[in-house]
Amino acid sequence: MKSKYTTIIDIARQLNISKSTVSRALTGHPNVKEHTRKAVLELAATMEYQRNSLALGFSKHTTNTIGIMVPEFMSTYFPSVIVGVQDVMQAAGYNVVICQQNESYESEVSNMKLLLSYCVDGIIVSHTKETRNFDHFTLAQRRGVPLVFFNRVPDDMNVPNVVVNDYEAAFQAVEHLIGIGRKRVAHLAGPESLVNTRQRRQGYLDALKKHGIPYNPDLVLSYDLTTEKVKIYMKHFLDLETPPDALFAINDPTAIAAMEVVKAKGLRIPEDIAVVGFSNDFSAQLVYPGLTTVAQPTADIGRTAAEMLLTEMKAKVKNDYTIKKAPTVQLPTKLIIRESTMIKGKAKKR
Amino acid sequence: MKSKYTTIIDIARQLNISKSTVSRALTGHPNVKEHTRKAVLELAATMEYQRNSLALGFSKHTTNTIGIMVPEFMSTYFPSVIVGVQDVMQAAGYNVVICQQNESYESEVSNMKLLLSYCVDGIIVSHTKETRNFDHFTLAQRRGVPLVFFNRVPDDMNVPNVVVNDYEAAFQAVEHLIGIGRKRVAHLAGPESLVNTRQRRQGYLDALKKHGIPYNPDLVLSYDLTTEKVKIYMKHFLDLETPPDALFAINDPTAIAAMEVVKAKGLRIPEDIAVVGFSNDFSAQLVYPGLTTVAQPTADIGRTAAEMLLTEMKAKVKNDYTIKKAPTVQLPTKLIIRESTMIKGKAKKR
DNA sequence: CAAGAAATTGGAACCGTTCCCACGAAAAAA
DNA sequence: TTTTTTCGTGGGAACGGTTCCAATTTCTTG
Repeated sequence: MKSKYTTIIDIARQLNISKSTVSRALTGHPNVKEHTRKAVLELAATMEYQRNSLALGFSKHTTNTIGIMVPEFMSTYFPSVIVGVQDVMQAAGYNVVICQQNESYESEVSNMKLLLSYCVDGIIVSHTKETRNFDHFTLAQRRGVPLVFFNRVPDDMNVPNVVVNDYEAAFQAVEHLIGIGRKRVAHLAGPESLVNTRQRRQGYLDALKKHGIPYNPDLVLSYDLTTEKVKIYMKHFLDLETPPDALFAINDPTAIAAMEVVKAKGLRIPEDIAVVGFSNDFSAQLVYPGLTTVAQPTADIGRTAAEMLLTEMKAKVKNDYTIKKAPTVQLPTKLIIRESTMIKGKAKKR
Repeated sequence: MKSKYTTIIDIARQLNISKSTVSRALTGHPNVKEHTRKAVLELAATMEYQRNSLALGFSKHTTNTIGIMVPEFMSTYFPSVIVGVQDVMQAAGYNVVICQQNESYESEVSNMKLLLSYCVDGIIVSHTKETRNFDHFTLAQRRGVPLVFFNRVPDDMNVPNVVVNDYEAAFQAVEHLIGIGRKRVAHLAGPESLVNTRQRRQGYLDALKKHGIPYNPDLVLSYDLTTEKVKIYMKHFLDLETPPDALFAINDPTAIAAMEVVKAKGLRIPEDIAVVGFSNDFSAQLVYPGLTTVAQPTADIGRTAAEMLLTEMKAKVKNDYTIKKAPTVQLPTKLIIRESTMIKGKAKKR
C-alpha cells in the first residue's frame, strides 16, 4: 500500500508466482498455463493494473509513440493535418503527442529535445518561421529517430517530406488574377526563412513574366506573418500613387486581414482590388466576400506524412539520407474561385 | 559505439570517475569539485549527452510534464485555451503534451491511459461529447494525478475546474434577442451529455419566462454537433408553420452552419431571423453578416486552469476531493453584438 | 516405466538515472 | 597534534518491465 498503483510485482506476490510469469501472462506470451494466465488477468483487472510505459520504454528504447511538431494551430491548416496523422497512426497502433511552438524557435528546440528524451519512435515536423538553424533536426537523425517534414521543409536538408507544388499553385493563382484583367498585382509574401515564401514568390514572378507584365518591386513585400504588419503593409500598398488592382497573399489569414484594410478604406472587393489567398482555411469561405484561394489537401498531407514515417520507422536498417535521396511526395492543389476574384455579372448570388 | 546516444556511464568511463559524480555534476549538485564539474560538462557537450527522461521519470515517478486533453481543435476555442496553458506551464518549467480526441470517447479513454502510463504530473481536461462514463478520470485521481477541468465539466464529479457562467451568458444572449423585438426564439442545443448544453438551455428558458414568452418545445432541438444535423434541424425550423424569428445556437460553428441554411433559403439576417452564437470563435467576425456571440476569455481560461493545476501538483498532501470541496473559478463572458442581431438603421456599414 | 521432449516457471541481468550511505582526504576547530 | 567537520567521491540499491537461460514439472513415447 506504499504506492498508489499496481506493478507486476504486486500481482506476482499476491499469486505467489514470479514476476516473469506475470509479465508473460500480461503480454500474451504463449508459454503460460491457461490457469495461471486467467488468474493473472483477473487479478490485474481487479487491482487496476496498468503497464508503466516509462519502464517499458526505458528498457526497450522504443515507446510506440510519435510526436508531431507544428508552428501554430490557430488556422485550420495544421489541426487538419494533425487529424490526418492521427487517423493513420491510431490505425497502426501508435500514440500521437502534439507539440505546438507558437512560431518560437526556442520552443521548437526544447520540444524537439523533449520528444527525443522521451524516446519517441519518430517525429513529423513543420518548422517555425524563426527557424534558421537546423541542428536540432540533425540531432534527431544522429539519434536514429526518423523525421518527416511537411509544408515547411528545411531546404538545405535532405529529408523525407510531403509538400504541395507551391510554385505551380502560386503561378496559377496569379495567372487567374491576370486572367480577370488585373495588371498591378501586389504580393504580400511571408518570411524569407520559409521555403514556401520563396517558391510562391517565384511563381508570382514567373506568372507576371509569362504575361508580359513587368515586375514592380514596390508591389512585393515580405513580412513576418503578424496581423499588425499586414495592416501597415496593406495600407502602404493602397496609398501608392497607382495602387494595385489585385493582391496575392502568402496565406488566408494574411488575405483576410488585408481585406479588412481594403474594406475599411471603402474600396470594393473585387471591383477595386481582387484578392487571392493560400491554403483554403475554413475562414476563406466565411469571409465576405468569399476568398479565392489555393486549396491544400490537408488531411491527405497528414495521412501521407504518417505513412511515410511508418515506412521510415519500419526500415530495419535506418536510412541514411546523407548518402541517399530522401523520399518526397507532392500532393495536388486546387484553385478555389470565390467572390473575391469574381468579376461583375459572374458573381454568385448570396 | 553500440548505441547512438550518450549516457552518464559513457562519460564516467571516459573520465575514469563514477557515474554518481557525473550525475551530480550534471544536475548541479553543490558537492562536486569545480575541476571535475567542468570536465564533465565539457565532455557531455562534445558527446551531445542528453538526459534520458524515461529513465528519470521511471525512477522518480514524476516527469515535469503535464497533459492537456481536448475534444477537438478545428474551432479556435480549444487551440486558444491551449496557448494560455502553455504560456503558464512553460514559465513554470513544465512541458505540455496535447491530446486531441476527435470527440471520441474511446480516444479519450486511451489517451488518458497513455498519459497516466507516461507518468505525467497532471492533466487538464475538457471531455468529449460522447463521454458519459467518468471512470478514466477517477482512475487518474486514484493514481494521485491531479486533474483540472475546463469548459466541459463532469457534473457529478467534484473536481477543480475553470468555467464561465453558461447560464447567465445564455440568459443575456436570449434577453438581447427579445430586446430587439423577437418573440419566437429558437434554440439549437448541444448533446445532453454536456453540462454547457443544460445550463445554456436553462438560461434560454428562464430568459423567455422572465419576459413572459411561453416556452414552445417545437423551437428547441438538441443535436450532436455535426454539421449535417444543423442543416436538417435548421431547415426543419424554417419549414414550421410559424417559423422562428431568432436563433440562439449552442456555439459559433452551429450558428454559422445555420446561417448558411437561412441564406440559402433566401431569408435575410437579421431582418427575417436574428442569430446569436457562443464563444466568439475567430470565424464569428468573418462570417457575413457578423455574428453576435458570447465571448469567452479563452486564453485566460487556459492560464487559470494551468495555475490551478500547478497549485494541485504542489500540494504536498494530495487534496482529496471526495471529502472536501474542489476549487472552481468562474470567468466573465461578454456579449459581442454584431450585424446578425442589429436591427435596420443601427447596422454598421460594411 | 524410464528416458527424452515439451511445457511451464523462476532467477537474474539489463535499461539510465538518482540518491542514500560509506569512506578517505582535507580543512577547521580543539 | 588530535579530533571533528566538511568536502568530494565511489558503490550499490531502487525504479518496473522484458527476456534469456536454466530448472522444474508434465507429457510422450519407446
